[in-house]
Amino acid sequence: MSRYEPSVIEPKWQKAWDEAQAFLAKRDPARPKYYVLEMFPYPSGRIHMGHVRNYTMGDVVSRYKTAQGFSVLHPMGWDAFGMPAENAAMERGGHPKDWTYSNIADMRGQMKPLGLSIDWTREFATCDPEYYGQQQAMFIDMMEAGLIYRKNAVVNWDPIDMTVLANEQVIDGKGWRSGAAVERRELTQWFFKISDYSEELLNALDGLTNWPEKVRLMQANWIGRSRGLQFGFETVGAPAGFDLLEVYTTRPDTLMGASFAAISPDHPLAKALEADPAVAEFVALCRKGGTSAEEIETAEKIGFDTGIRVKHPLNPDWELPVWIANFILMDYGTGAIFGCPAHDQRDFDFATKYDLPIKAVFEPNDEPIVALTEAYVPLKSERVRYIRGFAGADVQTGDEGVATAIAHAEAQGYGKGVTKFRLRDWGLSRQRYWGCPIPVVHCATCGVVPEAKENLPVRLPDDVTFDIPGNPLDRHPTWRDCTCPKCGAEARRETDTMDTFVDSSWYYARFTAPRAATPTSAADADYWMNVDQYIGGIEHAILHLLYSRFFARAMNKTGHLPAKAIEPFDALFTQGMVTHEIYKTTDARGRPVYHLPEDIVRSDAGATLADGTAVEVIPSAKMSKSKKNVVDPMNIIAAFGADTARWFVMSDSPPERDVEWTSSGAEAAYKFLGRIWTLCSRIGDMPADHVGEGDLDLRKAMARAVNDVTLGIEGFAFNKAIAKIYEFTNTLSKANASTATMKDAIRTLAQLMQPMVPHIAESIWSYQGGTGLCCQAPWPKADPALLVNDEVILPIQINGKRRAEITVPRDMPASEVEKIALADEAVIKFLAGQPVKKIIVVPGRIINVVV
RNA sequence: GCGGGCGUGGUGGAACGGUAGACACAAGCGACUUAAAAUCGCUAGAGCCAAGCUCGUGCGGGUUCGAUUCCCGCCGCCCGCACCA
Repeated sequence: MSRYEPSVIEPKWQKAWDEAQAFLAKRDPARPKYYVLEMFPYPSGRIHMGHVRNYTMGDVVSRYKTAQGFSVLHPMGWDAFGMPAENAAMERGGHPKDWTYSNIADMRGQMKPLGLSIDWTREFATCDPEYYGQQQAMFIDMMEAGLIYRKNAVVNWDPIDMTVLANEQVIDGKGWRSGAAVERRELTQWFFKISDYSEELLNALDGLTNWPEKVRLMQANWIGRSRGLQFGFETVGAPAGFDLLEVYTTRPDTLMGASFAAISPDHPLAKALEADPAVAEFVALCRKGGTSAEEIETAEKIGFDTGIRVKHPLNPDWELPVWIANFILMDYGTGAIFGCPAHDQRDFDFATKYDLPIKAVFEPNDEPIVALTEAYVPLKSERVRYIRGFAGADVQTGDEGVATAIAHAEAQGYGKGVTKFRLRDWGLSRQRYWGCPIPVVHCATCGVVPEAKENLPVRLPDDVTFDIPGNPLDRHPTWRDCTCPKCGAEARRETDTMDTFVDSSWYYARFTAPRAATPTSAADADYWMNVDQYIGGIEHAILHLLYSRFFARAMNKTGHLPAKAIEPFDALFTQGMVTHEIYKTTDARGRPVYHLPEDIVRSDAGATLADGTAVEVIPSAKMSKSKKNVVDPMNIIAAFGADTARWFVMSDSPPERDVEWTSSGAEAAYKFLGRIWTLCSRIGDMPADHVGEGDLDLRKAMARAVNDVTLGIEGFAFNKAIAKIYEFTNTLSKANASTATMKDAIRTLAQLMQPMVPHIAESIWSYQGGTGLCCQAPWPKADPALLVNDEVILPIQINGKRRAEITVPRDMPASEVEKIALADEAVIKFLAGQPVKKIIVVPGRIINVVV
């Protein structure tokens, strides 16, 4: 066997897999299917280590399941619409389409050398008209099914560029290019009625038992079901039509602590008051800055007293002032609240600032409050003493207080208990070119009309320029002007395109029949759905995954997915990031300067540049170009091969946690593969008739390795599976067993490694006489008889501290074990005659003697 | 600001509530070599000279015979916050 040369063996085996069509997914009713999917990449043009890690994980699962006899679907595609393509067109000319497809070609070229077991015949990009045309067809079906509607919503408006900005393009309240102060402006927008499914999307989380608990919790909190009281405040001095101010509260038990009412600057009442220049000025002030909740909630709380008063529902003589406040969101509840400063920190801050009364409604059950320096907000499950209660017992929990307050309001008729959700409808309109056109036309007589299905896809026009900010579709007369599909009159096309979350909300379904003339094909969807294992970043825990869950339901309602697929992802795994140290120095003006890893010299004294300048090392940061801590997988593959890159990203950290890329770790991975290669060569050179006495021990170690690696892969503990492979390799290299057993052992080792390092595994497999391709060989099974040990070592604790250990037969009864333990010399010494109070024997585990 | 998560040797990490530190990196020592690299072998949480003992899983409490693991409070870092993908 020659030297280990990844650059020779890797292309060779990739070609062999291609020729064998090893990864072509086929509907095979005779076999159980397995659908493994990684979140598809945005085609930035370069793959990074995060991709390598993500796709290697999926590949391990895919190859393992293939070896287990499943008919596996493991596809790949491109989330290809979105802003970066337009930004590139603006910055360096060219067309988003050319930029995107050329990036896709580049990235595909970088991914193929990784040796992933992907069925590339199913590849597509969301910007292919064949894909987005099907999306338009579903949009029309969903429109007709009542799942889509239009309403006004606020956007970030850049008054200089005259364009809508994404939240990430608003920096410190200013447009990223123009630097203009961003304003909130209302536009008519398209929405999916995801709120129709709030309850169901929440309840169905309980069934997603193979999802991480944290993701289910995050989604549940995002959907945010709350039970509260809605009631109308009778107003005094309000404009006509505003006799009642509807408010919603989840803490009606604090009604007697109310000191003001507050409305959102976007509330209809605020709008009605804008005739007053002072109100208009204040509302304009509130509208400054971006639309993101983060920005709104971290902004300084400001308010404006409208002069309007409302009557307290429990005492009409008690009047509260109505304020407009910037932290009240129009999207949640009714856009109006009553403030109870004593038991809500935001209200407390507001009341302190504007000198409004702060009256406690309840106090801790055991100690009265002397003075409130901050809001007192106990858990609702905690029992408190009501000093300004009006319903229920004096001492009750917050939950009970809320329930009795609602009952009181309903009995007296001033309000009713309602359930509300935090989840808002999904706004899908984007005022941008590079997205899926919304397939409707606006007709003067017929109104908003869906495009006829035979006219789909509504293609994006190619002749557009990006020299002026704004949406080129808006200023493209020959595209924009069209005829009404209903009456034939002149009409205008909708120029908004769809949010890219729409594209990624159904690609998993399209992969089951990527060339079908309809969005999905029933037979394929029925065979392949659901995704058995979905893998992606935790950053998608809420939006992408929630939208996909909704979209699957909407597709089911419109006949595009079977009912069994309304929860499209049976199991979810969220992997961590790949990080790297950052190397930083400071220039003469005190600004940070970052350095590439290859420019750093490490020594005992620390890190320096080549000229000896000391470098600050910032550990474990997300790889980013601006910090220059990016490791290009292509360089690693060129230097060490794909197997080394794959092995390293799988070996060093548990997959759900971040992994820090280190060059020493990568070198170590390469050395290990070289060691395996040498070992294989040595075993290959053994005389066929060599007999060793270590056969049984080696077979036991082999069974243990098969068992542990299998459990590791099954449990997504790839780092542990790899540790077991190291252990078994160490055992094998030291073993003195017969040639046949040694060969058997290294073939098994190759199989166990195959999901992670498939190329070297194939070389070992074929060199040692394995049949066919290693990636198509059935997964090894551990002989259960070889897994059990006749004796176990039991540590003995005295008062919880380990003091001795004994070796006993595996099946020895606890009473016998006790006797042996108490007779142990070290135990006797430690007990020193003290009486034994209790002795705990955990069979096969531990003995604890309590004195 | 709100929601979620994470925190273990010099480093990455392992440990059904049951021997803390498997496996690996870096380090040190040794073998081979004229020498270096590569390779192979050994050592290694900290402290006390040591057999051994004490301390030790971000910090402070609690539950338990026993806590890295469960509960409460803090600190630090990371992710998300609806137009980034």
